[in-house]
Amino acid sequence: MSNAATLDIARTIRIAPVPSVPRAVSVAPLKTQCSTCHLRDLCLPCGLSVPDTERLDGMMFARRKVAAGQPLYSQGDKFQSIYAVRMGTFKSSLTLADGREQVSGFHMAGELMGLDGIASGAHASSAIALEDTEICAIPYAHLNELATQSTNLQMVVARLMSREIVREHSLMMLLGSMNAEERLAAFLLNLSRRLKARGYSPSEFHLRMSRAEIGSYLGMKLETVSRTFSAFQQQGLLEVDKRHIRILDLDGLTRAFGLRVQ
Amino acid sequence: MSNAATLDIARTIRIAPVPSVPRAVSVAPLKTQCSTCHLRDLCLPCGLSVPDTERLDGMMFARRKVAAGQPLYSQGDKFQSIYAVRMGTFKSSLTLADGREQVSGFHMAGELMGLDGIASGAHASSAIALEDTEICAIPYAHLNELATQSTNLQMVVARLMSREIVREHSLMMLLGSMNAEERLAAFLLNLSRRLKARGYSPSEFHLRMSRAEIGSYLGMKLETVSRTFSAFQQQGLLEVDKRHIRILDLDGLTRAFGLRVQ
DNA sequence: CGATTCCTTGAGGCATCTCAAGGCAAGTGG
DNA sequence: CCACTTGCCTTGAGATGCCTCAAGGAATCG
Repeated sequence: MSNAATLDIARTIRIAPVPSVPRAVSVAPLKTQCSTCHLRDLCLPCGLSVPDTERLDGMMFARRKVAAGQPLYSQGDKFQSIYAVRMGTFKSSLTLADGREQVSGFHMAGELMGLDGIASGAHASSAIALEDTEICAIPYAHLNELATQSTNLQMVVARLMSREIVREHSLMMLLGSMNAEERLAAFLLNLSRRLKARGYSPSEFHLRMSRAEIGSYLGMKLETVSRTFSAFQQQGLLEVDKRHIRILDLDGLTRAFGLRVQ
Repeated sequence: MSNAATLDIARTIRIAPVPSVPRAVSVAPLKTQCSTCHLRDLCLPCGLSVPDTERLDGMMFARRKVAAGQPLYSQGDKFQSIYAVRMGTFKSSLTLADGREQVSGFHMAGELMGLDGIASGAHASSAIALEDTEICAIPYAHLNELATQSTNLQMVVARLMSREIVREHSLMMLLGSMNAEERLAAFLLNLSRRLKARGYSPSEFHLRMSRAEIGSYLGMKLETVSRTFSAFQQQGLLEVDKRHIRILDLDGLTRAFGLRVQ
């Protein structure tokens, strides 16, 4: 496939080959069926009919545990599967040749990872567990076969990829035109919403990522993240104790976020 | 479709409904076949077999002209087609409720636009012609039908979407961890590479976008873009005359870009 | 020819970064 | 159990890169 039409600047931005670390991944014998999974309304089968979901069951996705700090896949690894988070939190990140890291996302239960690998057949980013986690591996070739049988499945996958594009749009907006307070507010509100969707408290939660990781994601230094947390606390918007966050004033936070709520 | 699992923060970041401007789009009667298109190796059919490409011919994509400054589609418009640039250059951009704009990409011949609309059925960004342009409209529903008949076509579309994700990754890298000179150098090198792929000079070209648009794309103010151009010129890397650019020292520019070439 | 748009350049300000020091909690080894 | 290390976070002080504001030039257009 000629790459002439590529839209990306990935080949302009040289990406460092990340040394492959031995995987601390258990070879779990467990398999999972989508139709009985408690995440089915958040995950791949979301929007699929019952028969289509049952068709997915045929794949019996392999489950794997990934220990905190370990990579699920690394930048440059051969792309074979996409992954759904079953439990825990991941970060995905890119590394430049000179070692600069950019966290490009945080992923929680029901969310898919690895879609960036389809383009070139190699993962364009690394996925690293921020706590002890469990994932479903979804072999891409196999998924494609199934998709030939079901237009709906095809469309669901397309929609998920498109959603990833939209998600990155928002992050670009954030990185391109917001100040530190707006960025952190956007981050917290987004986290809150996703936790709520998973049945957790939207107003009180534990951050799985360090200040440095938040900073990288939001395009600011860890000290600035820390100062901004302190500022929010002084403004009475949050209670912060290390990684434990309590949102006290959601409206205020939304205002700090800087966008008129239409 | 429940949106609970959505990865994006688009719904945290409220997007301004852009007022729909009357389209200055000619209702061209022209139709185009992929198999005879001079862009076929850059565009959708890239990587497809001859029979698959001929299958695309069945769609007879409608061609349309879009005049400079006019939108091809606007944020919030109903999503029905994706678009391939046939001629000219587009920018795509997002607008926040408070009016801040973020340019999220520039698109030239053979590149696809509108993939972000698949997720929600509405375009998540606007596409605006930077000069007089011509596009192929690719009705998405129709494309999906064809894809059920051809696994290859399915995979090509998936690959194009994935590539868009990767492209945005790089932009995030850029916005998150590069300084002004690195950003502009990355931008110019990327442009150069894409022009070269289209048979144009990689070292001398005319920018279709304003300093403000470049600035928005790169997350900096137009004055900073201008100053950085001047700095590059003083360093002997470029010759700049308004929008006419000549790259004098590609290696130097690559170094300014800040990344060891592996 | 004036109006407009776009670009360049300067001067000063400020948000964020850099560098540095110290606190706290958890882990480790004696 | 304590001393020490380590990782992570907070806070301060000073530096700086980019932004803001402002003025003026060049090209385009009606």
